[in-house]
Amino acid sequence: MEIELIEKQLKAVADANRLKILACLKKGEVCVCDFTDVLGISQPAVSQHLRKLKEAGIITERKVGTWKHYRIQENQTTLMQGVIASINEEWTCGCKIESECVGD
Amino acid sequence: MEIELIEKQLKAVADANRLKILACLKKGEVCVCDFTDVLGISQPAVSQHLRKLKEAGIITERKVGTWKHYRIQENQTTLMQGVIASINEEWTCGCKIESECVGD
DNA sequence: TAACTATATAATGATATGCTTATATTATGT
DNA sequence: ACATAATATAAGCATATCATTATATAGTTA
Repeated sequence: MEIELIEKQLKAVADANRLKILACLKKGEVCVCDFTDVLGISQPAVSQHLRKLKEAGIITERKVGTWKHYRIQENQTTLMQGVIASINEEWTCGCKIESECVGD
Repeated sequence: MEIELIEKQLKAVADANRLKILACLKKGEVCVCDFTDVLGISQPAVSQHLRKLKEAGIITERKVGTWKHYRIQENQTTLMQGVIASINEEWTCGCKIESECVGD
C-alpha cells in the first residue's frame, strides 16, 4: 500500500468531528443536516468534513431527492477497517439514522 | 476507548515522516541520528517527530550512553496495532538498525 | 576542566487546517 | 417562473503543524 494513500486516510480520520461522523455512519446512512445538530458546527463545516472523508475513499454518498445520504464505503482498506472498528458508537450523541447501513 | 486518545494517536501517525520512522522501528531499535539521513530533515525536526510519537504512547526510548534508542512500544492499543501492521517496511529507505526489536 | 558528540528545547516563519459568513448550485413544490 | 430547502463552494481568519536556525542540556573523552 502506498504511503501517500495511508497518510491521506489517516489525516482524514485524525479529527474528533470526523470520528464522530464515522461513529454515526457505523449505524447506517445519515444526511448532512443531521450532523450539524450532533456536532454543533455549521452546515458548510460539516460539508467540508464529509468531502475530506469522501476524497480519502472512506465514505460514499447517495442522492435522495434534495438530500444526500452518506455512508461508510464498503470494500474498505484493512487500515480503515481497523480504524472504524476502534470507533465507539457512543460518540454519535444520538444522531438520527436515515436508513440501515447496506454494507453490514 | 476515549475519543481524545484515538484522535491523538491518529494525529501522531498521520504524517509521512512519522510513518517512515515507524517503518524503521518495525525492524528494531534506531537512534535519532540514523533518522536524519533517512528522512532528509534536520536533527531537531526528527526529535520533534519522535516526541509526538512518544507522547501518543506509540514509541518508547532507552538511553544508551550519549545515544537514545527508540523502539515501538509493546502492549499497543488495538488501533495502533492495526496501523503499524499496515506500515510497509520498504518505506525505511534502508535505515540502520541498532538492535533487534525486543517486542517482536 | 575543556572540547566534542548526541539529543532536546526555543524562537521563528511558511503552509495547512478548521471554522465562520456569504454566495452558488440543485431539486422540490406552488 | 418563483420561492423554498438541502447542500456545496468561496473567501477570510485564527490556530495548528512542520520545517528551519540558534541555543541548551547531558554524556564522553582528552
